[in-house]
Amino acid sequence: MKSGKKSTATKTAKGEQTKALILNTALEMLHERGYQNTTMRAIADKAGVSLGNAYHYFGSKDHLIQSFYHSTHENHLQASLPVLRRESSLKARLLSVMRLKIDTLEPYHEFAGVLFQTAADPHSPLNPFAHAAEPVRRDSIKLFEDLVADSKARIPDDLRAELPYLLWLYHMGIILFWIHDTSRKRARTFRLIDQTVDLLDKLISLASNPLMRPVRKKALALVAELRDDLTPSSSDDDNEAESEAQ
Amino acid sequence: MKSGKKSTATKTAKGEQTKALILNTALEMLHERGYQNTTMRAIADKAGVSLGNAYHYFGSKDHLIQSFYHSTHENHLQASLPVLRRESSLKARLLSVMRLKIDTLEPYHEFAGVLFQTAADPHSPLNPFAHAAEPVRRDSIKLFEDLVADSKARIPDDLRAELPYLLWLYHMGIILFWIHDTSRKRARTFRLIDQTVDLLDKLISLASNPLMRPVRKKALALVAELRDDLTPSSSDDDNEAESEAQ
DNA sequence: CCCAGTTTTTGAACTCGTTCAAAAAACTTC
DNA sequence: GAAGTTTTTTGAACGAGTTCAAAAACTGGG
Repeated sequence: MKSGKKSTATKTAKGEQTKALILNTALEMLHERGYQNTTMRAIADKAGVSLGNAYHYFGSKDHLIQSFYHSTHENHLQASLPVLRRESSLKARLLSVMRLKIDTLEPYHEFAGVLFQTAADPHSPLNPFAHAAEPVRRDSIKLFEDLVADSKARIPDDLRAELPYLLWLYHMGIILFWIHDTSRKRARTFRLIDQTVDLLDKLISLASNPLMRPVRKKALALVAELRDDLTPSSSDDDNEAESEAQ
Repeated sequence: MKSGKKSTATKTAKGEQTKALILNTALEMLHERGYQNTTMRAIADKAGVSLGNAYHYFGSKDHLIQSFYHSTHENHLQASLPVLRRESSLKARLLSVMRLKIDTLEPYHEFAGVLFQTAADPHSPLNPFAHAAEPVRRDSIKLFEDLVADSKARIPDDLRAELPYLLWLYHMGIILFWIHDTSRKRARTFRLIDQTVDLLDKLISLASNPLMRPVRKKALALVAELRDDLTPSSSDDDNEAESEAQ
């Protein structure tokens, strides 16, 4: 279930082509048959390459899945841009962006659970806190930076600086809820979004109150420290994934 | 990786004995060799039974692992009781209980990541929100109920009612951090506990302020709803784990 | 004590992720 | 265009979780 090597870079046009073929086949199968039935063998078969060849380009099934992150984020981003251009209040922006996120992920609800399952392992390249996912995570947080940046709202600088990260965490929490949500049309998730966005908006106002400054400072210092701990900025992960294996 | 059937009930004294033997062997090996190296085959070998026999009593490796929850919770509870008897302030109680939790889990840090990995899957019997884990979760929350109940602190009833659940969630978050914590002696986790407990204490005071009543009410109503959604109270889980398989 | 029914136990098989040595194809350099 | 090197591709194997039919052990009633 774990991986040793990362996706091998292609050195040839032919290689590039094969890699893309495998990737597309995989994404297609994931969408059509879910995670369990999308075996590496099935992907290789359908793509018309050998099993070993798939592993040549993608060091593990996890690596193959990682492209899913990128793909859905890209979709979400494209869907969000018009909203960010149109809306100006933080609350309206956040509400729309969150709803669009769920819309984007909906086709993959079936296997999202498994995705987040492997994502919870600190050694997994899919872990959103780990190095391997850094580019995607960075992109993902960037969206919330944009969301906060252009919004007209009186927010203290210290809070404004951490807010994108906090909102990103919040959005991860919503996704976690969504995974467990079996209600029709994810009504509960959307309701949760409505409620929490309203609450967050109120809380941000509250936290912006000068009287709250000491508590806010303390809380933000903690958040900043946590963020640094959880998301180290360089090198040595992913290559030594096997601390206890073998 | 997933399971179909649950642990089979034993019908005989002999069966009971065999089941216990397998379980103890498994726990021992988990402690000594970590998760990866504790294969079902290795357990069966060491216990002197056949592989199929192990599967007769434990429908899957996950089921076998579930006993881990119970075991460590029991240890944590025993370690916490004296503290709850001794300390009276909410802050001191929470601080001690959280530190003891980490102490209790420490021997299993190596494989805790994998544990929480499978736990994140909504279909996994290890998922702390799922039915299968209900007894253990209930016990676990009960500890926080005791923690809150006897503490001398002026807390509004509505908040007091939800606080145990909120603290349980908080404690899950700390564990998640701890899993990712690679600092020496988990210094960062302990530091995080110190800081967050302090912060929580302040926040509880703040939230208890009459001025906060409207926001508090709204937030607590949300929490109550979430709790009900995430932790349904009966029936139909665990038996239909394979929504997409085959 | 024997027999039918249950429960326990076995062992072989299957699937799937992963690895690896070696063959095939592509590319470089002279 | 031939020799050598690198990249791509293959196919067979291994390890681990899981399943299952059937053998073995056990049980209670006649």
